[in-house]
Amino acid sequence: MSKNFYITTTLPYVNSDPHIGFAMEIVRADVITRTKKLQGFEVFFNTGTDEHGQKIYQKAIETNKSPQEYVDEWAEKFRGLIDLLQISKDVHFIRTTDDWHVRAAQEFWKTCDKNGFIYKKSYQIKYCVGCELEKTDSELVDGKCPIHPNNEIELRDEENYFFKFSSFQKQLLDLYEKRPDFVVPDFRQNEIKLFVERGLEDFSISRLKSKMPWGIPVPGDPEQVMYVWFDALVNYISTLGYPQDKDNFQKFWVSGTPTQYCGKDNLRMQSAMWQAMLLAAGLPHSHQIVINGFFTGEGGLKMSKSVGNTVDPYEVVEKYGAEALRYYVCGEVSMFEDSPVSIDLIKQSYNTKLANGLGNLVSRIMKMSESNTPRLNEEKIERLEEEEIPKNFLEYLEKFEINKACDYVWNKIGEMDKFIQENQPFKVVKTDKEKGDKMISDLVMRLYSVAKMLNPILPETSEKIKELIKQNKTPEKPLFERK
RNA sequence: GCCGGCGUAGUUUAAUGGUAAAACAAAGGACUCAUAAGCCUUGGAAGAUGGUCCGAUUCCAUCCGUCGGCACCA
Repeated sequence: MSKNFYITTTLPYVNSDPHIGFAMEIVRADVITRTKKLQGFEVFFNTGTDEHGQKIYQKAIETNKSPQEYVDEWAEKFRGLIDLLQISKDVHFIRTTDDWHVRAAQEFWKTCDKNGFIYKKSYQIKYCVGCELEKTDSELVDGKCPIHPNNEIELRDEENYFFKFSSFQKQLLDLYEKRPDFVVPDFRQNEIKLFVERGLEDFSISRLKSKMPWGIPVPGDPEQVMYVWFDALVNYISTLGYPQDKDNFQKFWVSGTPTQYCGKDNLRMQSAMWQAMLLAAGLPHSHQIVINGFFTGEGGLKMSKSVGNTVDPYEVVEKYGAEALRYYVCGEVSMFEDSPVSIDLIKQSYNTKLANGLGNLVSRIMKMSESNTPRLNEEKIERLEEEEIPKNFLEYLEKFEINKACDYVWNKIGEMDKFIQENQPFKVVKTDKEKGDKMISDLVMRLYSVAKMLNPILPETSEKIKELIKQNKTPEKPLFERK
């Protein structure tokens, strides 16, 4: 079995602040990353920022910045999430404006072109003069721009390059057939399958450079730049050094079961368009696409700034810490369905699960151990360290059911609380020292095993607990102060 | 409009053709190692109407409600 693993988030488009939905995505991908590392895999974990396009170009102009200055600032904001959310330090952060990526996108294009899947044709673009932006049907209300309803939408003829998406219907359906768990969860796979069955249309993959200067030049045509797809999606392989670094590509894309996390709005792009593009370039398809649900505001309402029910990850971390956020997005909500989030719900989860549950248990066990029982010797610690992580726990993570993995751990926590209540080792140790010590050190060992399972989910706390056990000390301050 | 999902305790979810499970929230109790935490006990649920069946929350039909997909939207 190959011991390499590749995982990526989508790249957020840098036209607004990082929001809780993306925090969820990157944290969950990080949990899977850390799990694979625990299992001995060499992991390539990718994230980054998507920085080209008309909307960004225009925002830059509005704020009197060059597009490059504008995206540089935003890229740093998003990069800040890595530290903020305790994401693995070795995550690869790719920007679609990186030289390397630009060249990779062009090479990828050339390969697809050489293979006969790119052609040029005339295309009608819907354009709002008020916005000075191209509009899509889904953006229009009654055929008009909702921001400028008094202006008629102009239809402009443009020669654009197209990708022969239609050629891949059968191959995509074969892929879904062959791999029933290609898209997780299954109802999303069904959704994309039905979409592909209805028939595929070729899609446009370039724009006139004169109108949209902020993009990757189309190879061999100085008048055109790439439009979204052949730019943004290629990051998943350009980050690996494609096409030059063949070893790395082989190691992580070809034999690293490439796994892509994304939100449900990305289903089509990841599991159909991108797969067809890979096939067109003669490259292997992804291994698995994991589709997260969305967060909704309290009461199931869509989050929006005007309603005032958005949740700012920076605020959450400031108030309750990164691990409260990590726990909430992993253990407290559904993995695949939409779930509510609010600062209040996070607080509640912090108090019950982290402060009263985990934190309190650590205090009560370590207090008993510190004042009664000798510390575990190094040999014992080593044996605990080598002990296998429970199969059930890992199986949940294998299926990306991180919430069930969390439940598994918190069940252990509950069992230990119950054990202490029923067997009262704190009393036993006073009357029967030997028996009491045995009970207490058993508890400490069980706690160690919990700490090990917490490693992917709450990396910092996991380490803290192990350290306390090694020193046989009760925490000086509660691990999670009740709030 | 077409297609699909969903509707279970106050809330979020689970399992199941034959006693409906859990978490959080609520009420009461005994304890004290612990962060007034934890433990025990209690109350509380199947959208509606029909059908199949000895028996339906589960299968079927209809209705109501709700969510999503129906392409160029990072």
